[in-house]
Amino acid sequence: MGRAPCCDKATVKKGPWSPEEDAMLKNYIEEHGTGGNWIALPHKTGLKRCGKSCRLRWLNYLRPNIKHGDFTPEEDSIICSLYISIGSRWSIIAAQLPGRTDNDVKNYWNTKLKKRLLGRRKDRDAHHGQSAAAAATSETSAENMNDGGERALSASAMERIQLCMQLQELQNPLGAAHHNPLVWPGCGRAATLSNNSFNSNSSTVTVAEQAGQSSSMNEHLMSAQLEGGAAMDGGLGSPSSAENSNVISMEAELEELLYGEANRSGKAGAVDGGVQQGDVDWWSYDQGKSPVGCWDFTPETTNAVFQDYASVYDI
DNA sequence: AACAACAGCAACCGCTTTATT
DNA sequence: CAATAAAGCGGTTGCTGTTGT
Repeated sequence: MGRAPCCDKATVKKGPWSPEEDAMLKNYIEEHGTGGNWIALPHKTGLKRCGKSCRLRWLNYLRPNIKHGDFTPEEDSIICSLYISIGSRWSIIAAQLPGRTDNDVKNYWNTKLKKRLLGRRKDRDAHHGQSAAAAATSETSAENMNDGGERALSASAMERIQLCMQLQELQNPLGAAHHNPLVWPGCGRAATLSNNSFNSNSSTVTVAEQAGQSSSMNEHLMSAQLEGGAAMDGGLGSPSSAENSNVISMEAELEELLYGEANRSGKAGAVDGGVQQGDVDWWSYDQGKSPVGCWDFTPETTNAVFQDYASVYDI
């Protein structure tokens, strides 16, 4: 059965909003609220707009305390880290950034951050043959998955893999990305892949609930990290200091990718300083809780985890 | 100065999820 | 429990301003 359109497209106005329309919508909502029914709102306000359009305009532009542009290094870091950890769940990412909308974050990522990160990789590959070769190997392995006729990785998943491999390269040119828990959300369950317990639907609910219930930003971020495939299993014990430093150093690498080598020492201001460790150490370890269940991920399980990854991200 | 290419952003589209009947 | 409606969300499009040639 088809679904009835939300509005009469023939009579509904489309395109950019005029200041008059903005004022009508803003005044009405400030006076009466949304009434819990966006579809009916255009009739109440006299706007010749689709209810969805009204909702979007309000949420992304007219709502009080909306911030536009001028993303801070701290916000950059949070966006990148969360993207790597949980993918393109813009509403969740935006929820960690007061005043930012999912649309804003999404646009910012697509137009700036992604290019800044992946662009640097290309630059570096162009200058460092070895690194480029390593990158090519990494990418080829992913492409081979496609050629294998199984399932193609989504662009989002590929970007995340690329970014994590990029970080991995910086950290350990000879190392393998399969040791990176951020790349493989399911690696915490690598030993029980057959169960494939990491379900994207349920996990969405989980993180949404956690984000809604957590009282602090750190908790929100930690929840996101947990959702991203970290240790839900519990009882995994505290990480070693080496593991801890490994993850922490990745923060530094991310900063380097974002702001360049010259600012790497200044990164201390961005993460160690501007955003305190306690603010963003959700992708590090938190008070003895291990968000990463398996750092001992072996190459033998790469393919299985690839499939796990694919299933997680609905590829 | 004119044009093309590019970047940034607002808005739309359509699918999924949630709530209601 | 099923059907339906509405809200939420992410991907994509298209317009506008900027930069390069």
